[in-house]
Amino acid sequence: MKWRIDPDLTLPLHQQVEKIIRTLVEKPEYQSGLMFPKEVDIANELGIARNTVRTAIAKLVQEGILVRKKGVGTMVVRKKLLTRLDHWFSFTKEMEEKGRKIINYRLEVKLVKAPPELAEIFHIKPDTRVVEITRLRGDEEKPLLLSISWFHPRTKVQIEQDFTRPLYKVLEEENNVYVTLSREDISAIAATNDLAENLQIKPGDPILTRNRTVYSSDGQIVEYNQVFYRGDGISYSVEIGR
Amino acid sequence: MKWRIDPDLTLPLHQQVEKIIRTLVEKPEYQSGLMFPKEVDIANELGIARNTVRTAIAKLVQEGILVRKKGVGTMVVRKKLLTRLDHWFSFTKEMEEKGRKIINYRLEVKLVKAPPELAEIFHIKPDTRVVEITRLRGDEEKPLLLSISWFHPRTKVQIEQDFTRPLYKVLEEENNVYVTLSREDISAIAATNDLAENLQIKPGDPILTRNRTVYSSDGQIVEYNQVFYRGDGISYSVEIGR
DNA sequence: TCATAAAATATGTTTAAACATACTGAAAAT
DNA sequence: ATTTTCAGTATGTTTAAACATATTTTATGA
Repeated sequence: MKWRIDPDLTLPLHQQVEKIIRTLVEKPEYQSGLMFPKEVDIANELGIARNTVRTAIAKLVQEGILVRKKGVGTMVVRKKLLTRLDHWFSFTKEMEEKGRKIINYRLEVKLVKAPPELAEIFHIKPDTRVVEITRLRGDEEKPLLLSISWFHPRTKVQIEQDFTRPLYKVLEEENNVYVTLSREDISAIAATNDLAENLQIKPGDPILTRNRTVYSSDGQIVEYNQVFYRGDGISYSVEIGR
Repeated sequence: MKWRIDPDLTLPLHQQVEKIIRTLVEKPEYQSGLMFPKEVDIANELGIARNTVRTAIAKLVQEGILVRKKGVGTMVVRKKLLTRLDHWFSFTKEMEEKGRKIINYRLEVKLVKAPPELAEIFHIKPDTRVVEITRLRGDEEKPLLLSISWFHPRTKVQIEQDFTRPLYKVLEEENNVYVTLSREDISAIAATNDLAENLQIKPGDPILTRNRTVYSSDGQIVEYNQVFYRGDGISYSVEIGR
């Protein structure tokens, strides 16, 4: 084979192996059911311990990308199952996949005093200033969602930053924040006057709301996000692994 | 301390440790921020290798129950954050946590011919007979949700089975089906006459619907489930890891 | 031929040990 | 008083090796 590990690199071996496997997995052979190389072989090939390969594989198994069976071997889970995984954080991507053009009807970034409920969620003192982003987005025809985000002061998000790019990329590249987990609360409500006006529907029409708390890799709260979807315009897809 | 491992038990050590930690984690001391025992101590205490303890802890970290920091230690993630983890498959559990008693207003199990849309989802011939379960559930006051499930013929679900128990347990224990992944589609709609009657609301009232396709560990479709939640009565929570 | 037993396979479990690295806090130097 | 240095602490990384167990394949015997 052709992959190698780089002993000089600071990145831990098992993470390098993880990366290698992630690209390997994409190969069509494996997508169509070919048995994945056995861990002993991979270890020998790369000249590292079997155990190290195991930790890498374990991670991928955890993510549902690989499946293993004692005495049999390792297989790649069919790609179909994996679509949309990894996409939950990007509305833009989701819409683009459906072939719809996204229009930002409004994008507002401002510094506001945290209301009590938000302060409680963020574990900060009320009236602490936080960055608030309001987005009204949709397709050519009509607005589809109203989104309001607040960022924890810890993230050091600034109002000058460019929020037209995908949010998680901005956070990673500019703020060194790595988003890993989101906890969400979804419910259906009737549109208030304010919401109805924004989303160009009638008051009382069904609206899908999603309250999302986003956590970084170290378990700390990054963002609190509230979205109101037009009930007719969109359906929200999630994918959950046990 | 007082916990022990049982060397005779067939259960692997690290799984036993995992169990021990799971109960440990519940202790109020740890809920309120006390540092978790260090892995070396746990290993010594139980008389097993540090590595074994590590694999157990790693699992819990993965689940977001523990957080570790190099040079510092291990901490339990605040309980509040954990509610509902792992519970997406059990409505009963979710409600019980809120201290509400669940009432089954209706439970219907019957064999029906698969309508075309379902046949398409299941990749089976239309009119193939499938088991359909209809549930109308709620609390003492009112029905909160109407759920309709269909099971793929492959699962060999029989109408005689006891569906009053948690569904995923029935599938595991009686049908040898291990549910691992679900793909969901959530949207808000206005209640139809039929739905309004069932859920005791007015036609046009907001309803949260969820279409869920449930997959087993080998990636095959197990169940297709449609749920209609009263918009006022409930909010639906999910948790998504990247 | 067919069922059964044995061997080969591949992952799963567990231990032990050495070294790396991030963080904390105390001691030393400025 | 403040910064710098250094030792201590707890987790992170990696290796090596032995044995366990589930599965498949091969060989064996009725």
